[in-house]
Amino acid sequence: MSSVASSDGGNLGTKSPAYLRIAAVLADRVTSGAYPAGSRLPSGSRLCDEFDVSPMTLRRAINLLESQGLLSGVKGKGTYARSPELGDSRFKLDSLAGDWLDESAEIRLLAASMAKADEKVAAMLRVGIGDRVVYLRRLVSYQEDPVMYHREYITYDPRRPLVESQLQLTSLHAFLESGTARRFPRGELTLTAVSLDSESAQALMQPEGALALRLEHVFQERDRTPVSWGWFLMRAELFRLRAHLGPE
Amino acid sequence: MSSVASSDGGNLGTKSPAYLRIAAVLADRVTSGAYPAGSRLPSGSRLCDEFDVSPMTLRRAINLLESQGLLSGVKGKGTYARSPELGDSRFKLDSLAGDWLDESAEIRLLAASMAKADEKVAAMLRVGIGDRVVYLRRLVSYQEDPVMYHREYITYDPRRPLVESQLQLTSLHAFLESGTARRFPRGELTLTAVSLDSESAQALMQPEGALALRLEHVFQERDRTPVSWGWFLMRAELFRLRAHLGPE
DNA sequence: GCAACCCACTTATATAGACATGTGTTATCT
DNA sequence: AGATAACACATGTCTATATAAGTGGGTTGC
Repeated sequence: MSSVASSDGGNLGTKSPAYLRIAAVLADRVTSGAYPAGSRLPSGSRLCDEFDVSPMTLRRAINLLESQGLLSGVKGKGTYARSPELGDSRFKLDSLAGDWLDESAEIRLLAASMAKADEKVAAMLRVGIGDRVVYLRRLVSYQEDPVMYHREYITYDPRRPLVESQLQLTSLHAFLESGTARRFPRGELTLTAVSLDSESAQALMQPEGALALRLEHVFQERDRTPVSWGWFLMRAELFRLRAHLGPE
Repeated sequence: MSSVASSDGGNLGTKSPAYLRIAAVLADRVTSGAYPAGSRLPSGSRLCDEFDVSPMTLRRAINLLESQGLLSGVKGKGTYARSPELGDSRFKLDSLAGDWLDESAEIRLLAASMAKADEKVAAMLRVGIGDRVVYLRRLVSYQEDPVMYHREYITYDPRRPLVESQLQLTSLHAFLESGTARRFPRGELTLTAVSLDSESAQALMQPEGALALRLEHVFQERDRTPVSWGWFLMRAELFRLRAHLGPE
């Protein structure tokens, strides 16, 4: 009763498409408790009547809210309200130096060599132990200031001389945009908190044991065979992750 | 030319809806370079002809890929292929102890008191400096094992005795599902790497200075006025974040 | 009692067209 | 030449209807 007052935090009032308007209204009903979490919403046809739109338009609104985790439909039964959990949050990596890292960041190649895959490398790249792999170490600097230290193992394929093209990458943008090779990026990322070993600490000009974020990556071919395994050690105070909970 | 071979990593071959089939084909063309990043796709009507579907079905496929960052449409001009960047990745918080934290996690209230807002608290909760706020400290244990230490400041509103209901929360599930109050969760999350101060270290039974992830949260009312500010200190070795790059 | 069947209602997918709106080119008028 | 109008074509929204497919209740027939 009483103070519902439409709210309308963003200005979806007048000129936005119907499916967004409806999605906003439904989201509001879920978050306000008008449709309590776990309860069944009115059926599609009833909502069509209420909002005076065609089924497809309502469907679009519902699909949108389903993708946001606010609703969940069960065919033949109904559409149910859901309360998103903390674990649903998706974090976005955020550089304190502006919009992730822009073009002014520079990559310097510290070392490039051939190495024999040890047990760990062999497992990650799915090659045999002792097989030859390329081992790279890079330093990413932001404004003359080292911010990330990068180690990477790449499968060695004499037919595809990917090393040369990669060694010349000095723009971070080009590097990040293209994954590790010139191909389309596909891979898995894992992020943890670590403290710097002496080698990385020295490269980053930090005291040994300093805090860092470790962004481990496995880049893959289109058929998902791994091509590259490595990790960035990022000075912890320069990076954070952000997410928000709830609608918009 | 030659070895395109359809691939079809997931089995979208036979029985999946048309819009998914088409989305998969288009995603494949973008990632394989058949539609190079930045280039314009054939127009909607042409693609409708090719796939022999109606405009709405094609639209659904395109909307899906737009939401995945693989395409981007410009009204009146065309639809363009995009190469997702590393910065686009969305990380999901991942507990090493299974599926985020399940019901067996327990919350123990260590301390609850009234406090006067200092400068920082006042700014985060948008109250005046010196205003009364509730100060809570909690310990989350997983299997008799302390894993997260939680500090939280809550705006004090005598009309709404939210404290009592919160103090009784012992199931982590109930806690995380409901944000901090009984209401629908809305808020902002920030995650950084820190090292434990002596108080938190003692609570977590870790050495002082041990690695931790700091999950800071601001929970808000539906009108976005802040209700609660606080942070979890999570033992670093027990949590990580994961993301993947590229389609599915 | 119980299985089989039917029917009403649900979500979900797809269609074929209409319309709105933005962009860029081409032709026309001054 | 330069502004303007007309046009073709693009994306994007919406409708009204059709159909598929899953759920659950009720009836019928044995």
